[in-house]
Amino acid sequence: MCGVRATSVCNAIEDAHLGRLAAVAVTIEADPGKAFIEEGESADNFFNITAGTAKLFKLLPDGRRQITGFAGAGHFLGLAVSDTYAFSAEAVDKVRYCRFSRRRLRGLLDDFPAMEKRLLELATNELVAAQEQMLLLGRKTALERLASFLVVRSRLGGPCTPRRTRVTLPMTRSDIADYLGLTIETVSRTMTKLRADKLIELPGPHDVVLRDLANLERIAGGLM
Amino acid sequence: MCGVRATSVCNAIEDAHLGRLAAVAVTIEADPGKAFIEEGESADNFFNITAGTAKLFKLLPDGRRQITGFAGAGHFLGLAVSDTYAFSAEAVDKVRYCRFSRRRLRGLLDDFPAMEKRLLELATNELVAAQEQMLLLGRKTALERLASFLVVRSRLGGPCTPRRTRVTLPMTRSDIADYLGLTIETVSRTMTKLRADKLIELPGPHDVVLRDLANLERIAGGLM
DNA sequence: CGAGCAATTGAGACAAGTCAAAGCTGGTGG
DNA sequence: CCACCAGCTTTGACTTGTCTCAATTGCTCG
Repeated sequence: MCGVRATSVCNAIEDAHLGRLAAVAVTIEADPGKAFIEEGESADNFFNITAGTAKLFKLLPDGRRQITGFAGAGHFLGLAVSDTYAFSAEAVDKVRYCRFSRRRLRGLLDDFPAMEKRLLELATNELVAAQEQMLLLGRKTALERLASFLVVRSRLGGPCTPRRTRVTLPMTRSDIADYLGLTIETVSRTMTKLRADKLIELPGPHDVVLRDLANLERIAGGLM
Repeated sequence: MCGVRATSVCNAIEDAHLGRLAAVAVTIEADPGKAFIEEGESADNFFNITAGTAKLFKLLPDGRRQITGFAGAGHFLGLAVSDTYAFSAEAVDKVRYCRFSRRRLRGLLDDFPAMEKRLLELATNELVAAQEQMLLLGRKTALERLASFLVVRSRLGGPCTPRRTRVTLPMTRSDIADYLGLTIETVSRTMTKLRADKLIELPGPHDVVLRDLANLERIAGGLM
């Protein structure tokens, strides 16, 4: 039950009705930096990431940015109650995704309640992650935020897969900062501190080796 | 379409199948301070608030608390993917709520896909609110956070009802602080500043009169 | 090899936190 | 009926974690 396909929207119907899904889906590639959802625009499409990583974010008028999440393979974007998107999305690295017409998807949902069920499950998952992120943003220190981020990254691919001690961060320091509610400089300094404390190694800006996962998890949980 | 019943879980089935829902629901009253969901405990029940206000929160081991939301009449609690709750809930004032067995609700959902649809809509709404709160916690100043809080409170009861210029805050300063990622003292000082700037009046600690909603909204949106 | 961007490091500033002391207020019992 | 207590809120003085501004280093790719 673990792995990318288990968390995919398509999963619930792919098995039974692959054909009808394929008929309304368009596969698209987006290069790094390419924006494919703009906050406030008409929410006509659903998206399902199949490769790469996208960042989801909201902006304030003066340019302050909060990244609300990173969406990897299997992630699903575009749930919206109102008829406009509540956030923007941009490719971090090379991203491949399926695009569905929202109108047509509605028809599919009526025919296949199982897919509705799956969507609810996904939304619930997102909600739990969002609450965890609120705890991080509202109450954790810079050190705890970065440790949390690295620990979560080490568990990508589901709670069942073994944790990776080598983590790849496709995003920039600026993205990490905007995700953790910090500045670039604080992210950089905190990375350096974690390295000085022998908790991680930094072979390059986009690679982190977690040398002491147990202590990183302690810090992430708020036990300095 | 606006009002409490429109955002209630029950709504989708009440009209058609009120009987079966009532059969599995238990109505309960909780006094202020009473905890009725504990993070980490077995998620056996769903809850639907029908009166009063509850606070939902997560704790760190050292006692730091993040309130992830306030749930008023019509709100729905207990969505969980895993079999344990991801947050705790406690009554702010006198709360009345319906409790459903999760196991039995599952049966209802299978029979009434419309209810599943309604739940997805609710979860999506929550998700949008959660993203907005992440922006607040990660990127807004104390003044912007409090202004945002007051503006949202003035719109309780849905986007369709006229905004109230008199807002009642059933929760304490400590609750507001833990919701906005601030301290009690900062909340208090910021309230005082808003009053000094003639944006609000404070007849009592639990009542606020919004004297200049337009400017409060400007501040809330990040335009200091 | 150098231009351009990302990341790191440093020094000083400031928003919000901490610690401490009054004020207020609502409920209770003498 | 009112004084007192306990808890909440406000205000004040000081500290600090993180931000801002600025300079330097390192990497990637024409």
